[in-house]
Amino acid sequence: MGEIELVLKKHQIRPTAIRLLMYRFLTEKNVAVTLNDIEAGFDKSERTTLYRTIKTFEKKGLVHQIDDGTGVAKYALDENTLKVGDSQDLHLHFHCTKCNETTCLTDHKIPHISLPKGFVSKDMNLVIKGICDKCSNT
Amino acid sequence: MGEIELVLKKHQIRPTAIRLLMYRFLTEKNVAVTLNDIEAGFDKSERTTLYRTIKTFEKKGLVHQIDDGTGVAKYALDENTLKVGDSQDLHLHFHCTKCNETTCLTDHKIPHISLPKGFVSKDMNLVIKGICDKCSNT
DNA sequence: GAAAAACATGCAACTAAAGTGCATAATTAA
DNA sequence: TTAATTATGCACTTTAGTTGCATGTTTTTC
Ligand SMILES: [Mn+2]
Ligand SMILES: [Mn+2]
Ligand SMILES: [Zn+2]
Ligand SMILES: [Zn+2]
Repeated sequence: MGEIELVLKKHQIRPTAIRLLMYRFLTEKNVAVTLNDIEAGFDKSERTTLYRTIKTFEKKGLVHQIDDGTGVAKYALDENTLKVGDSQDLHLHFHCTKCNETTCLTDHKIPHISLPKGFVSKDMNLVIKGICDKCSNT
Repeated sequence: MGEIELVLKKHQIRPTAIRLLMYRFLTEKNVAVTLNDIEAGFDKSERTTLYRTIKTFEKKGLVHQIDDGTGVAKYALDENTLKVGDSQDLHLHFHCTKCNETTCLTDHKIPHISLPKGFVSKDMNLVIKGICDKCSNT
């Protein structure tokens, strides 16, 4: 049994063909991908199935959705897909306005923010927009 | 000439009837509003015109768009609509997952974030999700 | 003040992404 | 092996955002 298969099983995801392929696809990318990216990465592809697959991954804690402000949802593998349970990273995301790529800066956690009285924080999303390393080194 | 009329003119926006109404509508709200909210706030309303109006306001630096992760754009008046010129606030936004309201926390600026080498920051968006003061005091 | 130019509005139509319903296929449980 | 569950494929719907174009209104020019 392959390693990917084990990862999926650990997350209670039945390792079907498409799921194995999508997981591999995600590991090969080091930036967040849209559903369109995923769709383009497969010859034989059924949009709905890919959609439901990535949503399954999300629900089971294998990937996290990123809203970088472009209006289309992006997805990236969680940092530690080997460990189960949400280890809520709350790292920040960088969106390059030149190449349109969005990167997980997993080493950069969102700093603590003090809120006005009565406000209770449950989750955070910090997106920094600018020029990425690849695009600035040209 | 009314005060609102002057504010619009200062921002190089021709003070038409709808624009005056929308500006007043925005000042009366203390939370960010969607285009649907705006539309619902007017008896006689043409969605496209309201859309173009809010976009004009945005372009002219009267309102800023907020992406709180719900998938629908929200808008709120800039802090100092009396001053012209983008005084890029970069304050944080709070989205209440209970009442779905999004609030500008204009006093809470986004802290400085250090980025990896090569990454250049141009803009930031920090949204905190949780329970707002109104919803937690019940 | 009349004509021309610029800008605003209303209506229809389009786009893109997200999501649902349902039939069929495949897998797992009984 | 049968029944139950889950996955997949296809069509279709929903919603937000956006554009094209004709008409209305305001501003500029002469
Ligand atoms: Mn990430
Ligand atoms: Mn704001
Ligand atoms: Zn880039
Ligand atoms: Zn609330």
